[in-house]
Amino acid sequence: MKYRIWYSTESFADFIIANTNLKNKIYTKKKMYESDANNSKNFHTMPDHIKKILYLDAPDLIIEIDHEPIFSVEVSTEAGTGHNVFQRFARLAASVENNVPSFYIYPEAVIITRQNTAPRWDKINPLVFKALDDVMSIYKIPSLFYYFPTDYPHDAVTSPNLLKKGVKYDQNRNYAGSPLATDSEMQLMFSAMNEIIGVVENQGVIRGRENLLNKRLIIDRRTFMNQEFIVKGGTMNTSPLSATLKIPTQYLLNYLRKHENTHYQIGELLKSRNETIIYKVDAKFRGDPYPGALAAIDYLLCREGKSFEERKYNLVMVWGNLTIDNVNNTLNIISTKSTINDFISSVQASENKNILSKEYRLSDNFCGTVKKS
DNA sequence: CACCTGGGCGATTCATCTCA
DNA sequence: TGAGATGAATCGCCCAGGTG
Repeated sequence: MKYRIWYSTESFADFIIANTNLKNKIYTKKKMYESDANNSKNFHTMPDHIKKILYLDAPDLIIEIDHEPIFSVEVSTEAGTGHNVFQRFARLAASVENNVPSFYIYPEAVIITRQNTAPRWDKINPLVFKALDDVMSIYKIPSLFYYFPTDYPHDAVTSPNLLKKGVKYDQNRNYAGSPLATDSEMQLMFSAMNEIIGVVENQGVIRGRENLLNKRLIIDRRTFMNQEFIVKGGTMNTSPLSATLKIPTQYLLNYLRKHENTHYQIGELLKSRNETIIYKVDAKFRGDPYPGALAAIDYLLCREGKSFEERKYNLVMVWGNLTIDNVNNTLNIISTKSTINDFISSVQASENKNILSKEYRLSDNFCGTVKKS
């Protein structure tokens, strides 16, 4: 069996290989081209089954066996307060939505030093554990969380790794930026990765993946994650759910009505659900961290099936200051920071990245295609 | 005043342009 | 045609300020 390891950062790929059974396998490493937007020249060379995982966002690592992905890995050392821990959530979800198990490595807490205050730990928002569990419930595919090693709960001010914000990195220079391999969390993660490798080798990738949630090692991890949600005081009222509202869909339809005419009718799917979840942000229009939080809200509140059509509630994102008008049964949205035009201009700008819109012709010597000048 | 929320930016990378 | 300059998109991460 041949393994292929797609990476964004080669040192992290080497780190995972060296610490798992991958080191004993026949494998090749390849650089991952992450999107049409960031690398339009090379993205089309990515195999289709990898593109499917990249459709929302690119993970740090994808491992495949005979051209079939077996797991993906995402790693971050950011302070996971508020909605930050959900920034990478779309990547984990995109992987699982394609039946590919995903791993998330994230610190339990990171030391942040603010103006006029002593350094202190910014702790993870435990709601991420509930969101991952909901993803697992829907897809029956593991999406496992492991703590990036830190000094936590050591006192922040005297933390041995205070200069690194309390985060513990591997000492080996070849694995620069990777987590400390000897840490117990990382050891557990390597075991889970080895378990997946063993199962798919014995049962085949397709059947193997479906049986992974029944494996003791993975059941135990899922239990741990559920416990962390409770132990750390997780509720269904914290960020980003605190920025959501549930409204009668009729309010939304009344608001949108002014845009309906003979040429445009609001779709039946939107109308078919009685209630709508609104995620409201009053920020400048941009990516991070909102798309990840939006994906998490989908799983935490709306989804009841594998496709986005299978939602109990509509999921709508509002850019701007939203108020509910209970007199006229509609919405009021006022924004000074961003408007729908920001979205439209972003879409227009990406037209430049569309390789189909560019003119190509065969080069004179027929060695390939070149852009017409 | 501890905790939580959520709006923000700089560094990096890569494609494309410009000029010799 | 190639090298350096330029501009833009993305990634990775930041922590001020509000709240109870």
